Amino acid sequence: MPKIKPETSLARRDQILEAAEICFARQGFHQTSIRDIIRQSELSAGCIYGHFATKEELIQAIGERRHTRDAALLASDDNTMDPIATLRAIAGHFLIDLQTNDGLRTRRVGLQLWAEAVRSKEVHAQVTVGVHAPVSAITGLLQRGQHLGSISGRIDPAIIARTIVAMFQGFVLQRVWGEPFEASAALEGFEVLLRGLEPESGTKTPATSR
Amino acid sequence: MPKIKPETSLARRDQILEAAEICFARQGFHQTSIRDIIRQSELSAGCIYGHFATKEELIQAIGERRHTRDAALLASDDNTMDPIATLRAIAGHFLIDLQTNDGLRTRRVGLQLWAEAVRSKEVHAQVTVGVHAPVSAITGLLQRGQHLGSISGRIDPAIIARTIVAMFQGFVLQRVWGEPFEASAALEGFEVLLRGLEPESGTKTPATSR
Amino acid sequence: MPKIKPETSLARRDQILEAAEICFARQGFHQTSIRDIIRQSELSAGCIYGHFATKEELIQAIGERRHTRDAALLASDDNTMDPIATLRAIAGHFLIDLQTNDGLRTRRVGLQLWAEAVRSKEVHAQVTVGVHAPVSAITGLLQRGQHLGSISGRIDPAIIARTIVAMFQGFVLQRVWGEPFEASAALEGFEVLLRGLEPESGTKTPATSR
Amino acid sequence: MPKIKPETSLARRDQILEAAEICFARQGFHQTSIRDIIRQSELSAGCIYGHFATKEELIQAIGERRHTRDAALLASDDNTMDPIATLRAIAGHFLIDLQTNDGLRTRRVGLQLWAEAVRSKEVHAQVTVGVHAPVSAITGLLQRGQHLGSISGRIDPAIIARTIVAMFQGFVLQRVWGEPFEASAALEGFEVLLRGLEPESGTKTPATSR
DNA sequence: GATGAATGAGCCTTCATTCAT
DNA sequence: TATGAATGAAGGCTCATTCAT
Repeated sequence: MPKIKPETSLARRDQILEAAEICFARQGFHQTSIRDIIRQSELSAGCIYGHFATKEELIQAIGERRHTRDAALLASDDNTMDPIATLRAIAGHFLIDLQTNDGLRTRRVGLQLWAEAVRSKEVHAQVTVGVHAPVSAITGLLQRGQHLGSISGRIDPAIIARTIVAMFQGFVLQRVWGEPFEASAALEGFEVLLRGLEPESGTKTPATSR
Repeated sequence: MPKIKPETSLARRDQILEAAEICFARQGFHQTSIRDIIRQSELSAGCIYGHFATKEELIQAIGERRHTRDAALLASDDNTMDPIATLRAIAGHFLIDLQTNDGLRTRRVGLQLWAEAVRSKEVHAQVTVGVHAPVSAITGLLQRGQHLGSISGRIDPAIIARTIVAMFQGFVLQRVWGEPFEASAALEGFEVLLRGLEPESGTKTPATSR
Repeated sequence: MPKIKPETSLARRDQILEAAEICFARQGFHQTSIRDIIRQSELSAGCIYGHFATKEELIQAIGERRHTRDAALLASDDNTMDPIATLRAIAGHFLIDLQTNDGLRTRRVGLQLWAEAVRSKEVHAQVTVGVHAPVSAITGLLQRGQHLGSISGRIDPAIIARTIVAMFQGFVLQRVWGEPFEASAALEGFEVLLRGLEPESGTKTPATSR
Repeated sequence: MPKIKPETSLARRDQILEAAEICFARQGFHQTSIRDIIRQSELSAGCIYGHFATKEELIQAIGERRHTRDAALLASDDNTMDPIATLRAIAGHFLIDLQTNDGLRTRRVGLQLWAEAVRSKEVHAQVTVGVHAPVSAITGLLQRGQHLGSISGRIDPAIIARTIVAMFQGFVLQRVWGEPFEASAALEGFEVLLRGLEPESGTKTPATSR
């Protein structure tokens, strides 16, 4: 509950969140003190507490910021393209974003949120949404692929969607740790999974059989 | 420099680590106070600090504990089995372990370590080892599979190994968050990836081509 | 790096130092806890640590305070007076100050600093300055006395200056312990030493100006 | 109250005190932990506490040790020598002792006791005795000197005795701090004071006047 | 007697948060 | 609204002391 009217100064809020994100990415939530954020934002304690009631609220606001970014990445699906191609496109955008400084920083904070989800109900809810959104988007794509016959009818779309999300979560982890795992390599790995989704060789028209 | 001779009472060290792990799994490292661990272990501050110089050292000891567990899981490979079967076996053991309370607790702490790796050089080193060990084990299996002709010669074993590890890291995350993602479902996802590794249909004897 | 701008509220700094000095005089540095100082100053821990980074720094600040007092005492020398008279004046001021509650308290803390000098390089440096300042001031007076012929040319001014300082350090000790050694008695003792400085009886020449 | 019969093992007590003195000389009482003494003595906590009930008691035992040393130094007076010569002898012994490592160490601890006297009634009593003993010894010598006519009858022996003690206390301080103040210089300073004690030139038989 | 692991009160210090200006 | 000095609960850690072996 900010003590200040929200519309008054979204810019100020953003300035604070930007500073907070930088600090959180560097040191994690609990090793970042409000003073660190004060220093980074070049604002005062009172000012920050005018916009965010507690540190916890600041963490949650950071979590919400992430949704925006992720939603944008998923928006590549225009429902007219080939589902597999769409998957490839989403994966590509995601991995390219992960190469940028900004994207990496966001994921770094994301990892902190992942860990925090164990403790905080609110953050847990955010993380849950952060998983469900891509899972259902991908589930939809896979189902469409099955209908079109470009994806094997044998697989369970929901399960594979979760599997794909899991895979990319792992990519994020390794990237955040600075492991030598480039976007191209990750895509190569993803391709293998896609290959596993292909319809059975003998059945040329799988969609019809269903 | 422990105040207490290192050989004395490994049992006490374990008692402390056990208590610490319970607390860390529940609240994360930085939200767990030494007093929490004191309460959980039913020991005193002085006793704990006789065995571990700092809280940081306690965190690192927890990290090393994990290695033992993980090493045991990877030990399923006896070099005589079919590589694919071995991969399935390892995956199975891993996912079964993840169903147990103990295994889940360990992974919960593992997630804290993953987040901590961003901040602490020592923890980062541990996490790195924790990734490299399975990656190289799996890389070896895949290479053997390629030689035997049961795995496509086209894939890069190192990359696929990383991809597999990434996938299971994601499984861990979702499981730790309490997502409805059962072992059987995860295995199903893994099978799809395995299918993607199969040799090309036309080429019946891929190993010869190498 | 004070958390609080250095120029802000020197009064607050003084309030803290005043409280600290009272506590230190009563119990010594290491038997005085920060809580004691908090109670005495009627401030909070955070406030104190906003002005002094550590307890050690507080001790050093107390040490510097002493210099001011001592420098004022030495300032009695206006270079025109008879050196011996000046010495008497300085001694008198010093001993009178030692009779006041304030002066006694300062010397009590001074004794703590003397003991601390063995351990702390910084305090040692302060104490060293605290000795050298009066030693060189007195050395100068003695040299002037020798030039004027009121002091024997046989004595080594530097050595006698140190001896005089030693004597007054001893006076401080005894006074601080509550020994029955009044200012007048101390002055009497000092007079004996001064008498020992007189030029040799036979040599009337240098003293003729007197 | 040692839990162990005192006669059983004075050697053990001494071993502990020796270690304690080394530590105290180095770091002062309150910066020396029992663990430091344990390490230095190569004994165990239980053993030390078998011989000394508290750390405080250890400090007091150290204080008593000093008396022995000081008493030995004062014992130079055999009542037959010339008082002035005796004073010179005592001063000489004292200053020579202060040049030895052992003597310096003892004085270093002595300084800690001087500071401690402000806080502890028991230590204060010890220090008081430590002042009174030489003061009365010297007072006696001075009186004898006055009787013999080698010392001015005008001076108050008690006051001068205190003054002499003060002077040497100051010498100790400067020596303990590592000031460049050699024994010979200190003796030179002392000689000036002695000169101040000489009977008035005109009055050849001052003792009779009293 | 000696050992040394265990105890727990207490220490110094930090930091989220408040509030007068 | 913004500032930043002040608050005080809580945190990590130490250390004098005890006691079962």
